[in-house]
Amino acid sequence: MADKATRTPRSRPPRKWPSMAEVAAKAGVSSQTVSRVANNHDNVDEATRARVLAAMQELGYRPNAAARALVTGKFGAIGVVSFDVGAHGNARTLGAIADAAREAGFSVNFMGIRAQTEAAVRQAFRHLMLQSVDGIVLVESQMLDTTSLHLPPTMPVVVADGDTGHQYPNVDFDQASGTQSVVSHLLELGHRTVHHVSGPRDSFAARRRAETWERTLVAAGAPVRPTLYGDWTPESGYLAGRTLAQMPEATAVFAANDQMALGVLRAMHEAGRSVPGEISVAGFDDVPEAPFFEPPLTTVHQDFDVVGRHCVTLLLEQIERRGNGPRRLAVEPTLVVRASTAPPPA
Amino acid sequence: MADKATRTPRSRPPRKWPSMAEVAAKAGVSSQTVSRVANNHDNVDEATRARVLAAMQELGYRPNAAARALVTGKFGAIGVVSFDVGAHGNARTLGAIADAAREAGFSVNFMGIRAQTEAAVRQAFRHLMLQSVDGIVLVESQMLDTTSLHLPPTMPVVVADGDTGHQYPNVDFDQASGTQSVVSHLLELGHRTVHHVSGPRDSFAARRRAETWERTLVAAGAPVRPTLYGDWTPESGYLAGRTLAQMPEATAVFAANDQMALGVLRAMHEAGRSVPGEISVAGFDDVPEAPFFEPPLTTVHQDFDVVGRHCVTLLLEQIERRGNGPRRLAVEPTLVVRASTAPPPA
DNA sequence: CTACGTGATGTTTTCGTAAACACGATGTAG
DNA sequence: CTACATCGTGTTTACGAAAACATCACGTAG
Repeated sequence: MADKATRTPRSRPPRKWPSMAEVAAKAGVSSQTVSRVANNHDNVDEATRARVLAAMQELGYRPNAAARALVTGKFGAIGVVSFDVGAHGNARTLGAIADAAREAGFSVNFMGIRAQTEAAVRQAFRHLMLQSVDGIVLVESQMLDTTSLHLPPTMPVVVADGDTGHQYPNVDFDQASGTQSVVSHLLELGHRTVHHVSGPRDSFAARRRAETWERTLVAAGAPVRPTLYGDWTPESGYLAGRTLAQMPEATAVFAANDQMALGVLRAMHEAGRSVPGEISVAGFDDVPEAPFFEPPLTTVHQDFDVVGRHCVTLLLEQIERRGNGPRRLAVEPTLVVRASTAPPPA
Repeated sequence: MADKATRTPRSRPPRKWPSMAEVAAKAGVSSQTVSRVANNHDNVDEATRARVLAAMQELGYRPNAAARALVTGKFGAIGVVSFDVGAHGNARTLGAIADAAREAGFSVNFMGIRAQTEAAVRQAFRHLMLQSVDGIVLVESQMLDTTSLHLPPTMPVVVADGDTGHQYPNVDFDQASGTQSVVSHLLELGHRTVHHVSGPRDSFAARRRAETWERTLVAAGAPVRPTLYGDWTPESGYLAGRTLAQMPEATAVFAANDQMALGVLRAMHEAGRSVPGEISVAGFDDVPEAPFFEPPLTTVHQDFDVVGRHCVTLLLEQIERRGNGPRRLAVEPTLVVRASTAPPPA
């Protein structure tokens, strides 16, 4: 590592911002008074405050976050560990978290992880703790073993859209409810059963959707066909779709997300099986593109903004030690019926 | 604001991490030696280093980033200001920036802006400077007036995918080259001209694409039809598509991004105009879904990962004051021909 | 044998801020 | 008219780490 090499030789003088002391000198007050003005304390004379503000303005003073954090022990930052921001849902969740955090006066320290491995998650956590955050939100990260993260018990954590087999507060969509609504919708249209293209086996959300799909079929007395597995990508949906296209008895498919549903649609087009005439296809997520697929996709709408904001709310509750709120929050998704589902062919 | 109220009453003792002094005491050395071990300096005896490391391990020592930043003047963090992470390209760029930053030992302070206004950008900058970062990457943020940002001249900035009318280093796709390749492709297929569905007028990338579209047509002696404006969303593309569907002479459409192209496709399907039989449609971006559209979309592939990494490279060059690298970096996009484009009907 | 370099370590100082505490001036209640 | 709160402000100190400087033990060249 060139770690030391890049750190040692540099000199600091060129970049220097005015400190409280300099502002204080210019305004003819003590630095403590400047501090009081900076933090909006009310026990400062209006005239004095004005003088200080003027001095700040003139010198272009900016409070030094490091010094403040050092003395207060708070950083005004939350960490977000997220898997694959390329995925629409994760990106939207991150955006919502960032918005909510900013409104609460917190900044967001983002850390993406490529591989869904425990080592990657742990490394991300370590990094965040080095960077010093007041709390951490974990987005769609299946933690294989929470205890091995070696988090200090005092670090507030909220888990979004992930495993619930842990001690931390959790925010997630009600996967069961959403899944049940699509599967029931298809059954009610008259389909004898519904095939499922699942997300990867190590995804908590994918497992929940697959479980609920099966349970709903069983409850309705419908036969359960073998699950096809994808990895959330359109490609994997396409491959599953090619398999399904060769099964004449398949009349309804529930894909675990919209991207895979798109792949299924493509496979059906290529195989000449009309959707929804011969076979119905439904997705999950309701990405912005879904209404414009061919045909427009029936899917389950998820409001990622709500999830993101809830995450911040729960996290701030922990940070500010008013740990009264609910530990688990389930956001209700809603079925959106479009043109890709219809009764089976007679 | 409950600002003061939430800050005043809290006591700090409960959450406390071991400091260097405690580690030093346990290891029987001075805190300076602990510092040397923590920073991997080489002038420490192996036995001593081992003792210190053991003590660190035992106490669960974590360096305090605030204290370090205070004394070094560096924060080990870069800020990213980005517009709408819901958009695929921005999200991907952010992800790449985060990866590259982490590899370089930097963390990423993310700040999303909702409104593409100068005030929003300025506020984001102010916030970031408060949070103290070593440099800033601005992603797809059209700064109306750079000078008004009141950035200290010493703050390193890199602009990605945005306006170039400013003093900062810039990383972007070669919009002209990409656009020219699609438009030429369509003309070479025999289309008399190409219609354009542009992105919003205040987007730099959209303007560049529109300009190049027009220039390419003019250079080829093709007539220039009025531009239709969208806002990057599939909806806006759909609306433009409905207009185009009613123009029998329109045989080729170039949409400024894939989402709008999808909207155009949808409009064509609804109007019963076959793609590419009667009308060809091309996009820009090559989102992962594009190969699975109906029909698979001809588009321009952009490698956002490369852009993100370049951003970090250029930024670190500035931060480390080796300002030798290129000030403008253009990443070459590549035309991807799929099934949505074909020669015009005879 | 001494002077001096070198490597390992300790001591002191500094960074910018906010809390704790101190202080004088003014107001007010008994 | 004194005792005592209150308000505005200054002084001191602590936060944790790292740089600058100091020290000490050794080894070696002159």
